[in-house]
Amino acid sequence: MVQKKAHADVRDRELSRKKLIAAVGKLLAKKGFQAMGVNAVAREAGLDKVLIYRYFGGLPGLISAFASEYDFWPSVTELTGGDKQSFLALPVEERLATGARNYMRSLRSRPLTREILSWMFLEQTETTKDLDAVRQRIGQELLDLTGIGKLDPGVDGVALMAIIGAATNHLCARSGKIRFFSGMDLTDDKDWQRLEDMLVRIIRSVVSAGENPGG
Amino acid sequence: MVQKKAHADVRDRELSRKKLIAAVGKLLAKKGFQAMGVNAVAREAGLDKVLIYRYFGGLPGLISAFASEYDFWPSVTELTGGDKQSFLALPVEERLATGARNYMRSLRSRPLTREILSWMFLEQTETTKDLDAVRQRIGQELLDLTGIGKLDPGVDGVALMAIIGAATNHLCARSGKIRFFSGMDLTDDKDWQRLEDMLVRIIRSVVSAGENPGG
DNA sequence: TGACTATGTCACTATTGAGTGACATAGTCG
DNA sequence: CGACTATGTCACTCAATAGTGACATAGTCA
Repeated sequence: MVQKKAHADVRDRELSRKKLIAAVGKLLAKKGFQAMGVNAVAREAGLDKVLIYRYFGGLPGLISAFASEYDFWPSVTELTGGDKQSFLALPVEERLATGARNYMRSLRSRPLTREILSWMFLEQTETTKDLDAVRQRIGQELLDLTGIGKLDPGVDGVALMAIIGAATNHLCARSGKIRFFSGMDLTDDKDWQRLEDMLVRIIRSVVSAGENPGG
Repeated sequence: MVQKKAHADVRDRELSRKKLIAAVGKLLAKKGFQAMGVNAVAREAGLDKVLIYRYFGGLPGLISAFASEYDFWPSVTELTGGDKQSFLALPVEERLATGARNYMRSLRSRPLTREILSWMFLEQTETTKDLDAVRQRIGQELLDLTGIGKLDPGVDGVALMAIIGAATNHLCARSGKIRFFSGMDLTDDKDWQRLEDMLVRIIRSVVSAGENPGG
């Protein structure tokens, strides 16, 4: 007996919309962004692809809807560790370190975000542009909270955090594809701990070296 | 008058092989790895796609041939700055800093390598695996030359260089796709200088902090 | 020159993709 | 119940892809 798409018993626009949006997530998790297409999504949702055009105007619209519903990026709250008061009580370099550490942990726990991240390396579409704008905004918000501007002027805090963020993105994105990177086992939590420790150490060293340039 | 693929006047297997290999590079530069396919490559080469199967066994074989011919990765010589003697005369942290700086510069000057790098984020194929193995080998060779093992045992040099390498890869790979990353303008040489300075500073700070843990 | 093979082209199949128009029916309102 | 619309399915077009078999001819050697 062949598995066949039967006529639906019920007709519910909202339900179908939700099914399609969910299908994007499922497909992303199963096959990555590369397999994304109207045919594949419709198949995954068990619905007809025409609905993608009717309800979302096409695949980009559907993906946008998915993006605005899924919590791709860690929130500022997540990055500060939840308790804003005690976060703000920390010295600047410890705020940066906390943010960096939490960003890495958050990204590690978000496989779909990592998939999107990988995709953004390759293609710049309206969708990835939107997603990236959100990421940039959150990053800016975090940097403002850390008071990075109050660092010693001899320390280029923006460049420092760009490097930290880039490294984290790269390591997390690749962790789904390869095992070893530059001597680190990206499947091993112990090695991730080492990377995390090093991120923190880098921030502390650079900032304190800026404060005491004489050594 | 329609531009049409005419029968070739000469028949030269080696020349055709070279044309096909060159076409891979051209296509990569023009459209990226995503557009890679037998049809596209053959069109670019002005030859028939059958030859790809006959001479290379298929697209992966052709790409391998391309990979082994093109100098994707900076050589160790390039990373050490050419003069091995004076490189080895430097203190360990300066060797690391030099290697990191030269790696960033080399990657910035290799658009095709950046394209491949982006692609490797997304897909793990035999080809990308081969290329990555070479990268890992060169990286290891460089690390051996720097004598990273002779760092203060309190400093996790492998983790440090993994982060530096990851950041460089990410920033260079994305520089072809987006303009701004985390407050840095990836089209502006001045900002690249800031990033380079920060890489060097990170290495110096972390290493010297390891040597003088008391501050 | 004639015969053979390597080289290159063409034509075809089969699959997959995006996108559209026609149709069927569930749900709803009178 | 009858009519209308929203919802969903189907059937198609058009383009592009990977791969293969048949054919044409340039180059070469006897």
